[in-house]
Amino acid sequence: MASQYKFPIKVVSQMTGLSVHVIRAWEKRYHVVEPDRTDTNRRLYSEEEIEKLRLLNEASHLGHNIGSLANLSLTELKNILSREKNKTSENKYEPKSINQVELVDEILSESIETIRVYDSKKLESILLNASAKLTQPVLIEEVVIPLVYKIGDMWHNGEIRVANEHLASSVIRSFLFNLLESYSVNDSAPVLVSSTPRGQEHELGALIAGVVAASAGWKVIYLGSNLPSEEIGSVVSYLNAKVVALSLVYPSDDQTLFKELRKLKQILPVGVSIIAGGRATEGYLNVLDEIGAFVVKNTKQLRLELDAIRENNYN
Amino acid sequence: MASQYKFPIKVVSQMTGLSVHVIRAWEKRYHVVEPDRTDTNRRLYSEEEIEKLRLLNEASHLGHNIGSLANLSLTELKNILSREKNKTSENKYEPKSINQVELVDEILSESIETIRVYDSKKLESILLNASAKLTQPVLIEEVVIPLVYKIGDMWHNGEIRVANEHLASSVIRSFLFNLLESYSVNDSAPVLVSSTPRGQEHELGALIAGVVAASAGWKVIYLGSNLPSEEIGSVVSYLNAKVVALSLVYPSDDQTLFKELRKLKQILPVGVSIIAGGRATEGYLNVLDEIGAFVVKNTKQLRLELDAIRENNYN
DNA sequence: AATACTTTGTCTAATATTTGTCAAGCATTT
DNA sequence: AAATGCTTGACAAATATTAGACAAAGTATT
Repeated sequence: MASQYKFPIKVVSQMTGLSVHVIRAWEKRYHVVEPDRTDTNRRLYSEEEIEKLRLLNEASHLGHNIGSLANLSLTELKNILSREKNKTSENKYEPKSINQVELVDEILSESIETIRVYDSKKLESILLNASAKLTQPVLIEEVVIPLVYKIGDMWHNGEIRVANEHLASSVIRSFLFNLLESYSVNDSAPVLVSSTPRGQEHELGALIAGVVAASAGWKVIYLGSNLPSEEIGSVVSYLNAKVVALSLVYPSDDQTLFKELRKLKQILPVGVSIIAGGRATEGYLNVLDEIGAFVVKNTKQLRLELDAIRENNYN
Repeated sequence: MASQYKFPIKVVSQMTGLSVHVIRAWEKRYHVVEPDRTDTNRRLYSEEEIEKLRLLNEASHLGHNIGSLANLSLTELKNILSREKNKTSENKYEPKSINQVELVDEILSESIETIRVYDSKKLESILLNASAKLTQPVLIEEVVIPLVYKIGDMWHNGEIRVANEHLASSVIRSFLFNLLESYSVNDSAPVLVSSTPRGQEHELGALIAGVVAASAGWKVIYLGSNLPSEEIGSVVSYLNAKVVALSLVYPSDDQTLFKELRKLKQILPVGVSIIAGGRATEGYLNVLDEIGAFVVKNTKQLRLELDAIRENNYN
């Protein structure tokens, strides 16, 4: 039933994340795959070959050397990879090269220009392009978060209109959601519920937290914004989640949120951690402390907190 | 009853984003489509042929060789495209039914079950699969809209929780947004601004309108929900838009919306049409009539209205 | 610890194929 | 008369092909 359509090298490059040069080099040197050819000698890859290339890329990123992986079968490759995945992700902080700093600046200023002229498609492609060129921590911490802040500031200062902000938020939200859904999870992964408590409308923070958690190997349930505590509690119990991630952005002095947070603590099963982040956390430090929530200032802290919680849960 | 009207090449060019030269070249070289001709040898394209051209454009942008795509069927094309988006092939959903009516029923009930257990990935894959198997009007009118209504009803009746509804809305919103962005249009295509007026929080209707408009060859600017009239007006002027599409869902008796709509009419340049749709339009029929808005009850009416407006604008 | 060897990603040059674009000349529509 | 559409043929830009070169990083040997 599967159509026998085969894919050209450019598409394979995009699907696997390998450059066309590398794909050809691997073929020449190790015969990792031997794609069919058209009558005019163009390469045509089957889905199986693409899958193999994707796995090889993943494996080589994990430190294996290509030469020895080259003639393994698909299933052998999968076995090796699933073994590695269960290890807790070691976060290696990659120093940003000069080159990357420039790249990030360019991405940011280009994004702003694009938002000004309401070109959502271009903004999307800028972000997609960025996610291909940058590592995930850099993408989130140096591009997405600064962009969101910048848009918020410009909106406050009247440098852009509400309409610009709305359009940009839609695109970024969709981009982050797609990113979140693109992580594949292990069935044994611990569950994290990400949301915004009642009264908090800005959902991008919760999405960012979700993406970070997913990349750290958590199974993320994203519930959007403005969710009452009973709802969060219900989902946590139903799915036996270990962590609730809350994003607080605006307002930072909502009296009902105090109640809401206390109620959440009351409802949650013991042993479930609460992690809070976002611009407005400062306004609620007392309550957050009272309910034993971890307050994180950036995604690196979030990541560390998640790793720590996971460690504890396995002992 | 699908409109049997066939389109001349220039309109097809706008709707697909392909230049007329390319359309003719593809026909000559690869016989991608063989449109009917008038008595005087002018090309006339059917909706299906336009859809094929649109998909071919998308695929070729992704790096596929147009030559090798040429003689694939519509469904094969959709499969190839959805495969590239559906990178993780893990919990890929495969429907059992072949019959279309059964298929739609199955999709709906499967979706509801999936929402109940908070499996957003599976819901996404169900929707992606549906978009590959169904034509766009059927997908929207028979799957997406009924699903949204059903979720709303179940929420009101207490059959599902707010959390279920939130999760489902996030997924559907993202799905529709991606669908919307997948349409590419010619620069000469007329512009439509889609949004929800101030006080209206539900954005799915505006997204659906956007998707329908995009498929009818409009360049769609999607601005999300809850947007003041001045903002809408500003964007319309800036981009020289021809139509504003508004979705009204809840509440249906908001006094401030009356003012808001009148203000919108005042601000908009003459010649700009307003089209309104959604559950709550009934509550505002008087004002909508007063400001000369077209009220549409379903996506088919929306499409007809858009075609009519486009026709008029060319005279 | 210095040296040489191996592995591997990146790049170039020369060639071939694919594909978008355009012009010329004529026909039809408005 | 102006705009739109048709066909044919030509051209150039983009993309793919090969072989080979090179440098950075890792490994082994002395």
